[in-house]
Amino acid sequence: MWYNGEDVTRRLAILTGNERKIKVPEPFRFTPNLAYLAGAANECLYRIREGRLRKALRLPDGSGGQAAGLLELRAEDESLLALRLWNAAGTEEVLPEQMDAAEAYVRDWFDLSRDLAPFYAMAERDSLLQRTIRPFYGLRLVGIPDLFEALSWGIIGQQINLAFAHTLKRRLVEACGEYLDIGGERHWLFPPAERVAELPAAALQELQMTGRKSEYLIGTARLIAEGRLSKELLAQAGSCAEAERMLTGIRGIGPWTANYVLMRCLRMPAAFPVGDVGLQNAVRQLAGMDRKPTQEELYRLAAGWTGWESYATFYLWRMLY
DNA sequence: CTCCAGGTTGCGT
DNA sequence: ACGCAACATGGA
Repeated sequence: MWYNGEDVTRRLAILTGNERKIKVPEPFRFTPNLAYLAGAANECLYRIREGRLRKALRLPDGSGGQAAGLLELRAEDESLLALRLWNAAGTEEVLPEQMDAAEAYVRDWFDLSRDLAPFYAMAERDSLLQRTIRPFYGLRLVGIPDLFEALSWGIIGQQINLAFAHTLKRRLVEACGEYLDIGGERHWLFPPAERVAELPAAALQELQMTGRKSEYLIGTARLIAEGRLSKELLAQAGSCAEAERMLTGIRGIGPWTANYVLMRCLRMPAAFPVGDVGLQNAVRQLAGMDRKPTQEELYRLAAGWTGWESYATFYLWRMLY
């Protein structure tokens, strides 16, 4: 019987230097996770081809600094992930600690250390959720491990449709200009907060963001660059509600964005973006309503989701997108 | 043309 | 406390 953990990884490690395998315990399937990522047309931060997922990452350089690398993830079978890494020059010389960092990123990205069995047990008995878990069996809450990226994506996505949000993100990423050219393809990195912190609001407005949104992004970038906001700081919060208060105290971050980030970056299982239009539409559809549910109705339907609100939301979203 | 998009702020009752 | 316009753009 396999379980996640260091010993399993070590036992299965292939000693070719830049390759490693990760056995993921049930319930997990690579396919629905890849399908989720593939569903985002116009996504600029990863590339999927022939079942292979590639993404540029920032990694430790072995002497306290950072170096970019290219990660490739594919499934040997549905629950055995094969991870490969290339350095910025596109060759296979990578440090063991870079392999460790890449593996940690993958474990975080796909929430691999979560035991999903209790969620499925709960969902089986829930009139709405029971119809979401079979079509997406093995889907994890795909995360956004970098806090600044998660906050930016939340802020960018406020109020606009997802297609346009992707366009704006791409413009921001390309305007900041950090990428890896490997194998004839360009792999973009999300800009660090320090880079966005020094931009004038006008630079973001040129990308067709609202003036407000530009200020929100830059203000948030500054907080992170100054070390006044971090993943560690949010993780230290005593509860999801307290972390939410820390975030909503920031201009431009309301309850939706706060919960979205706590869900996709901090991985707080009880994070719940109730105000989300997509969630409301999914519930409307599944419950056969002729209008979107009110917040009160949503809370009532979600009464049994306690501790799994984030997963419930993610699975409900999948019914729409 | 109108309405709605993975909302939030700031001002007016 | 609560309602509501403004915000930039694109797709239905």
